[in-house]
Amino acid sequence: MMRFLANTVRVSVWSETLTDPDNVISAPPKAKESHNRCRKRQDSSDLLTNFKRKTTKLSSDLDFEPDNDNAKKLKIESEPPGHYYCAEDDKIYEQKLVDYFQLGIDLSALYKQWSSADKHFQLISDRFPGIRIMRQDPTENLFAFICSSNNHVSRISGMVNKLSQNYGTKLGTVDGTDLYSFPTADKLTGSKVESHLRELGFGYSYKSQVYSRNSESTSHERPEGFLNSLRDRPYEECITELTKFLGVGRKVADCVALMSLDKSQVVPVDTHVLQIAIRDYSIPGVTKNTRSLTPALHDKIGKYFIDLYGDHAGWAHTVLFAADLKRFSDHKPVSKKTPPAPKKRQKSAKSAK
DNA sequence: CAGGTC
DNA sequence: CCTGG
Repeated sequence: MMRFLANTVRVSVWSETLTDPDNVISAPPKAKESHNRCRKRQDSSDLLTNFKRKTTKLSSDLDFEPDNDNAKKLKIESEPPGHYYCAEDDKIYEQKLVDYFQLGIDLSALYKQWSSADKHFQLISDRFPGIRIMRQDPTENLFAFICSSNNHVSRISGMVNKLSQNYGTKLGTVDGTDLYSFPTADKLTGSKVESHLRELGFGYSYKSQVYSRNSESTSHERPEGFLNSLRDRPYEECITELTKFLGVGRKVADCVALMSLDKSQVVPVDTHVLQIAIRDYSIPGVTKNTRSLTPALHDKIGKYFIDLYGDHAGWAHTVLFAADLKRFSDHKPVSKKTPPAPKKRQKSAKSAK
């Protein structure tokens, strides 16, 4: 959940927002071209400013009237060739942000609902407001989550970045950092990929293979846009299809279903969630002595939270999850302006596995 | 050994 | 079973 936030907000919003077939944006003009900025291009710092402006504006609007229908209908399409984001595109731009951050979902109403259903949620919710599931690209999310098993956040981020830098498309440069899109599956096909990934530190006999094999099967054995089409299919079918990929089990499939396939009720159960369940909830059969997370237990815990929270249970679960991360252990209510924490470097919480 | 998938 | 800390 949280683990891809920094990277995905930057990269996904960008890649969805602009197309740069001629790499125009990667060479930002130093001189301000105040004229003509909408015709052909806009330099990347302008884009970033716009992005920040929009994001700020949108996030201050979090309590606006929900408009679920509208948000559902929004489509993410790439800009037509030769077309670049400009001021006149504000509406389109905003729609994409609304879609990506799912601003059609009235989060504060959900928080109220979850709070009245669950005392423990009520206790922590004040300190963790505004946590929402982003609507991430299914392919990117799936491949990124495959990295997540047996891994901690910093390494996962590293792998995702390497994938993007080596096989993605350059989107622009911000503050001296080059940004790349996450590669589409077809970019990762070919005989050299596996050994190259090995060199990049993706692990030896297994994981590199997983990548190249999955890329092959995604781009050759499945219809175009297959993963995206799962958004319109029921949950069970999503899980069936996702677990056909190498290295994808129930947990990764659940995460992709929740964060990319609009299955907002799904509660991905990992040991972390198990610990939360043991410590803060009383579920029959889930105690301190619980050893392994059997499929049956998996179901039981997932269903417990769905019963508790309703059709956006997965969203609520993310709040619990975030509240439990060590890196937020010093988190204070946002209402009271607490001075910045004395922490030096964020030692990536290894919890998210 | 802890976390995941096979 | 496989993987990295």
